[in-house]
Amino acid sequence: MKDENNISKSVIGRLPRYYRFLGMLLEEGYERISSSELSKRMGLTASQIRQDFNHFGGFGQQGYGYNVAQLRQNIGKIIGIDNYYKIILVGAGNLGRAIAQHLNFQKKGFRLVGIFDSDERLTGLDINNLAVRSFDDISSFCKNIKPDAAILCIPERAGKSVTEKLVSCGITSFWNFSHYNITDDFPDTIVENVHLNDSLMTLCYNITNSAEAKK
Amino acid sequence: MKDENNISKSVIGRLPRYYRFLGMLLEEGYERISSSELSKRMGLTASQIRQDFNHFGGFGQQGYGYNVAQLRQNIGKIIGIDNYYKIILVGAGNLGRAIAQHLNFQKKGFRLVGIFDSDERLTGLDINNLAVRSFDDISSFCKNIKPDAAILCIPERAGKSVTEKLVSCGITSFWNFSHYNITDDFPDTIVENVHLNDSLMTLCYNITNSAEAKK
DNA sequence: TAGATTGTTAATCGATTAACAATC
DNA sequence: TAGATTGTTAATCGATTAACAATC
Repeated sequence: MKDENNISKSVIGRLPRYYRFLGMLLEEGYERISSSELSKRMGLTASQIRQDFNHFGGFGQQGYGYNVAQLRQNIGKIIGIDNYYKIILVGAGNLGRAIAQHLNFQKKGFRLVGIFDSDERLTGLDINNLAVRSFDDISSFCKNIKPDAAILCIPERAGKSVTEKLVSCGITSFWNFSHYNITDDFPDTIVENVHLNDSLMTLCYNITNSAEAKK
Repeated sequence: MKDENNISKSVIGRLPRYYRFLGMLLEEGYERISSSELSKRMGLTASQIRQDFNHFGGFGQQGYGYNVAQLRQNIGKIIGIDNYYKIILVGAGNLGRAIAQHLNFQKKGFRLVGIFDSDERLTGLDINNLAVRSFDDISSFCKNIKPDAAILCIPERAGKSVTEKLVSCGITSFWNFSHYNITDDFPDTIVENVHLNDSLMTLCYNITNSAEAKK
């Protein structure tokens, strides 16, 4: 890799999409692709694609383009897709359960190894071949299994205490579906937020203001 | 409003968060707040906050700051939170069901008015007091109810045909959880994408590369 | 070799931050 | 009036796009 660790969020945010498109190209039988062909498919500029890839070193060949399989593998490696980080789900409500069942963790770099909820009525419930455990058992579980990350599908008010517990158990990375701002209290954690509410409200804004524009 | 319709995505993306924080401040009993106080709470610069608000016109008062209730109401109006757009869910799998049950549509500018699935075995199933309908009934439903938007919780391969049907029924706005790129085929639609897979892979990248950095 | 296409430098564009005059 | 804080202009920063020499 070229620059040590100062890849911008914009570039990082495009990596999964590159990885996905390259997978599709591979399935379609493409062996090579040029930045300009890829740019048309993805709706980016060829220039941006070349800039992006070059953050990680030259994957292409002048006059030829990029080898699809090789490029995909490289990006997969950069993402760390084969590391299968151990992740647990905390909060087995509607959303948590759906996330556990819907996502193909294997293909996204993770392995779902445990599900926890503080509601004892859920204890033992089977979700995708994992039994829901009591949150009281989190410490001993973590001592044995040493998960890398946790999915937080809990109410905002539970955010701080739950995260505190998880951090004390050695978990440092979070996929956060709550509005609780983890890094405010735990600045050394790695956090990826999913704010569904904000996303829905953004749609609302766009509907409102496209209608206004038409008037 | 100042500029007609060229508010940047960055600004729009912050509106729901402003709205949420102002709601919290209101509950805490704040009557007024300055851009600098708000900036500390939200982790932004005071400058950015003032710039953002000024895109929509002056909501503040020199020497005083912003009236919390009033500012919140203004932003709510800009978003169109009181329009209660009629939205339907298409695809009542794990994720769709969770979305329907988890989200407080009322508070985000929408009203969930129907749930559809092409799997006839789900027809009649009650989700949050709405019975799942067959997708075959979509046309007649839309003629009567005239929904504004649809939540797409369907597999990518179904994306095009389902969207085509919905667009032909007069639906122009989409909250899209699939990887299908709606605007490629329907450039005049309003689309807000939620790409959970990409988000999870971004977390994977960050874990991988923070670990690298420590080495 | 000639043609194609990358890797990389330079130019542009847009968003964020800083500064300060206007004004409550 | 004096102090505070906005609204707004100017400066900076970063990301995207354009251009082109390097090279396969």
